[in-house]
Amino acid sequence: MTQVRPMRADARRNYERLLEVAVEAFAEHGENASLDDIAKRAGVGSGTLYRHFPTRQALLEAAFVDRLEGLAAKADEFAAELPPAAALTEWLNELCVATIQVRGLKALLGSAVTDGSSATVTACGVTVRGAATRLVDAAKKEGTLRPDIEPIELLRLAHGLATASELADGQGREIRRYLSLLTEGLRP
Amino acid sequence: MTQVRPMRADARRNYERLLEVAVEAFAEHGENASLDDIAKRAGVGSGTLYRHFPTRQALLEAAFVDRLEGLAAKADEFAAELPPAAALTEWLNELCVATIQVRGLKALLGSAVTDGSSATVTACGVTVRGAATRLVDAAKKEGTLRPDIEPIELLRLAHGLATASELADGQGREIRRYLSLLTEGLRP
DNA sequence: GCGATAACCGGGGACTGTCTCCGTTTGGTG
DNA sequence: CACCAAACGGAGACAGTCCCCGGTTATCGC
Repeated sequence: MTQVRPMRADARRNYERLLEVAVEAFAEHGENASLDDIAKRAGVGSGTLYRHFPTRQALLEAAFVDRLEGLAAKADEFAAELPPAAALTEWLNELCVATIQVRGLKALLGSAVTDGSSATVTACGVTVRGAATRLVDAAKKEGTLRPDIEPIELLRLAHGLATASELADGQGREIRRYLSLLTEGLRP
Repeated sequence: MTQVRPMRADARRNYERLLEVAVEAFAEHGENASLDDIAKRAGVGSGTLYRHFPTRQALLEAAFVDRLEGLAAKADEFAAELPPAAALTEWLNELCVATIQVRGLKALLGSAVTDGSSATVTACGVTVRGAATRLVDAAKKEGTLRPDIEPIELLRLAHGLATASELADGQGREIRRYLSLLTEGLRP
C-alpha cells in the first residue's frame, strides 16, 4: 500500500510540514480550523494541501494518528495492571476525556464509529476498535459485562457520554459520574 | 415583554412567512440550512430575516417552539397514564427519537441544555426542563430513580444517547436499547 | 554531470454562505 | 392625505472551500 515509487523529497517535506501545522491549528481552532489557513501557515498553496489530504477528514485523521495509537496503547496498559472491568471503565474514561479535551479529536472519533456500512472503515477506526475489543472481550470472559454488548456500541456510548459531559461544563468534569451511571444504572 | 406598539402589518406578515419557510428549510436541510436561502424563499431580503431573527439560534428556536411544546405535553400524558418510572423512560425515548428524526432539532435541544451559566436560558430550554423536572420528581418520590440525579443531567444524557444512536444507524433504531442500558447498567 | 519528463507546486478564481449597512418604500396616524 | 418612524431589500465586504492549470523541480537513465 506504500508508494511504488517513494515520495519525492519536496513532497514529503510539504506533507510533514502540513501535518505539523495541522496539529497546531486543530488544537487551536478545533475541527473547523480553516484549511486554506493551514496551507498558508505551512507555506504551501492550498492546492498542495488538497492534493495530500483530499478531505478535512483525511487531514484530521493523519494529524491524530499518534494520539489515537497512544490511546490504544493505554488500553493494553490498563489491561495489564487492572482487573478487566476496571480496565474497561478506566479506558473509557480516558477516551471520553480525550474526546472532550483534545480539540478536533471529537469529530474524528465520531466518524470513526459511525455506521459507514463496512466501506470506509478509517484507519483510526481500526485502531480504536481493536483496543476496545480486547478490553470488552476480557470483561465478558470475566463475567462483569453483559455478553450482548458490542465493542463498537460501547465506543458510541462513550462518544455520547462525552457529548453529554461537554454540554454540562465543556470540560469533562462530569465524565466519571456519567460513566458510573452507565455501568450501574439509574436505579437506586 | 410583548411589543409596546403592535407589529406593523407587513412586519408580521414577513415574520410569519419566514417562520413557515424556516420550518420547511430546516426539515429539508437540517440545522445548517442557508439563511439567505430561507429569506429568498420567503420573498424577503436577508436584512429582513436578520432583523427578525438576529441569530440562527433565534430562528431555530422560533421554528421549533410548537414541537417542543408538543413534547412537553406528551410528558404530562405519559405521567397521567403510566407509573412514574415508565413515564420517564417512555418520555426520554420520545425525546431521543425527536432529537434524531426531526432535522435541526438536535442543535436546538443541545444548546437548550448546555451549561450557559444561568444567563441565556432560552425559552425552549425552560419548556423542556420543566417537563423533565415533573417526571423526575415523580420517579424519585416513587423511589425508582436515584435521588442524586438532576433533571438537566438526564436531558444531557438523553442528548448523548441520541448522539450515540445516531452514530449507529442514523435513524434511532438503537435508542430503546441504549436507554435500557442506561437504566439498568452494564452489568449482567 | 546532464537533459527529459513525470511529479509536484501554488495561487488565482468560482462558488457558497454570513451578516451589515444604508437608501428606499410603506403602513398607520393625526 | 401627508408625514415619519418603522420596516424593507439587496448590494457588498468578508470568509471559507475546493479545483484547475501554467510553471517549476526532483529524479532517473544515460
